[in-house]
Amino acid sequence: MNPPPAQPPSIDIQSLSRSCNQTLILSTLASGPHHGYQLALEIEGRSSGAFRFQHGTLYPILHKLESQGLIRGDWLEERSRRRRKSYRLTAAGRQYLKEQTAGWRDFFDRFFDVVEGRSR
Amino acid sequence: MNPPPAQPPSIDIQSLSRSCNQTLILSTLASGPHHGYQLALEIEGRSSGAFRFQHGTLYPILHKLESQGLIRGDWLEERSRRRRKSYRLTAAGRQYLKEQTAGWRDFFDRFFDVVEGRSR
DNA sequence: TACTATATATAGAGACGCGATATATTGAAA
DNA sequence: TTTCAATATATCGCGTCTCTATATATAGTA
Repeated sequence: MNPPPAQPPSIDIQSLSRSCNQTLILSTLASGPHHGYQLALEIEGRSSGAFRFQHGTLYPILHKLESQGLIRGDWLEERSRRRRKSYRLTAAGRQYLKEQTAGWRDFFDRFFDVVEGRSR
Repeated sequence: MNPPPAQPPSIDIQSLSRSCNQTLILSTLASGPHHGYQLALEIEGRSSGAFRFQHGTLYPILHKLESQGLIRGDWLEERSRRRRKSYRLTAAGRQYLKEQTAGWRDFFDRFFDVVEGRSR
């Protein structure tokens, strides 16, 4: 009999921070288009200040998500307003968000199994 | 009336990976002394292979935890055996583990509040 | 006029996990 | 007897990522 195959980690520990940031952003975009600055405010508000995005963190992530085709940004042209870029989820982004969310659920289950000794 | 003070994040997103690894190790040591190699095997087994420690990850973390006084390592001298270093939790480590575990619970709650839109 | 909030962008610094590599012993298989 | 795998610890360098700081620009308010 073969041993059960080892389960690959649902979320790569190496990229926990990146995945966390991406998932927070994508899930906020799931409720409708936002521009960058607005995303940071919304996430901060929704988490009662627990999750805060520095600008140097936020914009590179948005650029990367866009280059990966997970979100799409369009410049809004409004007079008497600083130009803003409105981001929205693509179909691929919506699918990716779904997978990431499931991955985080799985990660937490396994994590607390180990930490709280439920698997002993 | 003042707005409620923004809650600082329970677990720093920047150091999610580090905190995750530390907490997995400390919680395993809470059940008794282990040496490094044994820790990796135990955590891998307890998580059905989800959490795996590469050597280049494990040993630097152990050294750091020891230098911070959260764990203490003692060389075991046994003839006819490769030398092993047995680690155990210090009182400070036990306290730190408690805080980290609570922090992760809190992080988990807030994270899914945002991701699943419970705070909207 | 000056400051704050809005709004986006990037360069540089520091931290950290991982793969590769090194060293050493023991026991089992060929 | 030789070779291989498992046990056991350690470190270097690479790539990646977040943060701080800085730059730029506009609108509204004190």
